[in-house]
Amino acid sequence: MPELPEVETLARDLAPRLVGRSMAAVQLRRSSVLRYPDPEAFAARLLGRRIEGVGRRGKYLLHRLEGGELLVLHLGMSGQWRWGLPSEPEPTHLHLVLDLDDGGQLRYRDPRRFGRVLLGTEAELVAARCLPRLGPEPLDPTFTPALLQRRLAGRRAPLKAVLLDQRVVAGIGNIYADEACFVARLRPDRAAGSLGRAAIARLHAGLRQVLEAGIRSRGTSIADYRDAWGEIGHGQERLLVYGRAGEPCPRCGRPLASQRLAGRTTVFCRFCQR
DNA sequence: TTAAATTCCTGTAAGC
DNA sequence: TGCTTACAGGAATTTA
Repeated sequence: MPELPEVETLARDLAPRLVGRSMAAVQLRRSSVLRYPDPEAFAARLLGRRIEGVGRRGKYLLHRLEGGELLVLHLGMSGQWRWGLPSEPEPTHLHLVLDLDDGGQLRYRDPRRFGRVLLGTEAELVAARCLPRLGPEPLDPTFTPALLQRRLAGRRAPLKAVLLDQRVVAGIGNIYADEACFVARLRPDRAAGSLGRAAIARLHAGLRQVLEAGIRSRGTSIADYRDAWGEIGHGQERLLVYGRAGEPCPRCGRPLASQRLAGRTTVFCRFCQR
């Protein structure tokens, strides 16, 4: 499940390989992964265009192109964006292939097809309702405990549900939400707006801690996530609660509980998280 | 405005 | 062994 650390790893790995390269050929195998614009305009606008930068916003991977347009990928649950050579065997569920001017190739593979591809200026994509108004970046220096407090103020939905809302904070998914709540010793089912100053400070620190650890681990590979070279990340070796329902709590040793919140499986400790 | 439910997809694993 | 069923989940969309 590509969340902020997984997409950040992709962006950092791909930037030195892609910056300065241009698009030599475009093969859209399954047009439904392209959400904007239509396939003809997509190929016409992409062909020959040079990549000036690779970055990330929330869970979106951004390729900045000459002329100010962005090639945007959201990997959904099972999307993979891999660099390789055209001679390598093709995987199943291959939806988009981009040949580069140095002989390299970018391949978008996505078995479950929850991912999406976009091309356009940021303003154009927002106007077309293809890019939502994302909340602040949790690793940005401007993301302070005071800002987090403002984002959660007045919210009566469960903390977990609000953390997953990309308009509140960008980039957090099910794995890192559970991990952050555990590190911050906060029950994921308490009302998001009920957190006091100390709890906010713990949540702010917890979010940063688990996201930075995720990046250092080169992402978390539960099922489908792979980096740009096809390698797995190692964050799953360090998970404290995600996927560990029934196992002993790493802090108090009592069994971890599982509950469905905001439509997602949520694992936490009933005793250490308040 | 907010919150909850529904929908899209397919690989995997559990159950019979 | 082979079939059916439940489950995994990000976010757009719909409903309340």
